[in-house]
Amino acid sequence: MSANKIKVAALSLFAERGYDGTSLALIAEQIGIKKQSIYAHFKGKEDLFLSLLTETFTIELEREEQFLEQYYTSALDTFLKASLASFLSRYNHDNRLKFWLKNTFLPPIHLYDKVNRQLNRYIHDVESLYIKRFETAVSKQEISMTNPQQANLAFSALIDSVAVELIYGDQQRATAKMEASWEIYWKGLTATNRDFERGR
Amino acid sequence: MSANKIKVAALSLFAERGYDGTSLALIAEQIGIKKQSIYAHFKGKEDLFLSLLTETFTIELEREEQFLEQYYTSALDTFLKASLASFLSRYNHDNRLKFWLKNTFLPPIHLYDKVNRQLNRYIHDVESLYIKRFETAVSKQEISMTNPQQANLAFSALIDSVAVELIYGDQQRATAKMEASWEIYWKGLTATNRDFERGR
DNA sequence: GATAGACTGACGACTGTTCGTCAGTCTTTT
DNA sequence: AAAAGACTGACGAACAGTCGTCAGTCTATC
Repeated sequence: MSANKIKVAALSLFAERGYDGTSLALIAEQIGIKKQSIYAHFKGKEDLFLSLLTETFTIELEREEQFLEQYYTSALDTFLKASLASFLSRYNHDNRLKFWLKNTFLPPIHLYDKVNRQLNRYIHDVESLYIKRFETAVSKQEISMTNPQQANLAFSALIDSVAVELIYGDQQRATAKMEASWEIYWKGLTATNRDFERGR
Repeated sequence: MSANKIKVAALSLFAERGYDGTSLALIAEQIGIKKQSIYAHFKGKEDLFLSLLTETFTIELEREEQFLEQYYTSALDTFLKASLASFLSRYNHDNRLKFWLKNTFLPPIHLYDKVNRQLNRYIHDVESLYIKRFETAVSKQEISMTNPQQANLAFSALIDSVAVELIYGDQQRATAKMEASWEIYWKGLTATNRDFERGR
């Protein structure tokens, strides 16, 4: 199926160069067809881009759900650290993450609303997933912090900063920043009963 | 001076639409001239963009230096909170911040190296400034954390996440995230001698 | 104080290129 | 024979950039 080959090439190019920086000719060239042939599979550039975006958010959300299920019985810190590590490793082995990060940051103006609406829905959905885990953490007193919303927001801030650093291209710095932030974050979450948590 | 009017218009358009999404004709239209006239002031699109970028980093670095000087005698938490607040408020009143955030995230491919080199120099310079403040904080025992590098990295992660949220367009969420992260961050920095710090 | 010459910023008209898009045709597979 | 997929050729629109020109303005000379 060459519709798939088009998607793969487009995903990688959009991820690297953004929407405006990627021409259909370049996508076609990448897989050895003519740009006009793309129209046999997609209505146009916009259609190709948006279908990739929708597909990406669907896949990413499913992955998050699966991830949460897999780690649901684990300790909170184990789970969160795994989430961060997964984020970091995915960035290098999967263009999907890079694709949506870059293109939600600077989407083509005429698609701004559509992109933003999909992004916000995704963020909202993922947040609901994580919030649940933080709620059980609060009720089971895994952390001293009593506000699950706050713990979740601050954790998503960790993810954000790793994303920024990854896109800026310094893998080492991304890792260092993640570890530095994580330690302080976790200390902050468990501060009052630190003596119990420290030994984990 | 109309070179300046061009710069102002270009800064705002590049900030909103990125390099590839902004045409010289659009910039010219914005200030009521024809695109050819831009060439009387700049060698071309690339020259205009890069001069804006260089100027922006210079200005931003000077601002950081001035900011640090202004707050050098303040308590660490006062200073850091002011830094975060300044970042948040600048985003809405100054296109410079939006301009460099968006265009370092997804720069035009053919300028990737030049953009990245300038960005990394800026990050490095700002970091050296902040590190100094964290070092005195450690030596004066303002915080319990003994690694100034780590405290600084984690703080810059806070800045990153605010940046992400601002660009995603939700001012309220940016503020909420900042406050949530800040509280946990500060608690993490001061954890062991928390009883002394808490009352501040 | 009038005038000549250099400088400035903006212009219309134009180049070459690339963009997304479409209609029609050939080729391969079933 | 039908259908799908890739092809060729061509399209208007928009792109960055270049040319020669011209109306002002500033400056220096007489």
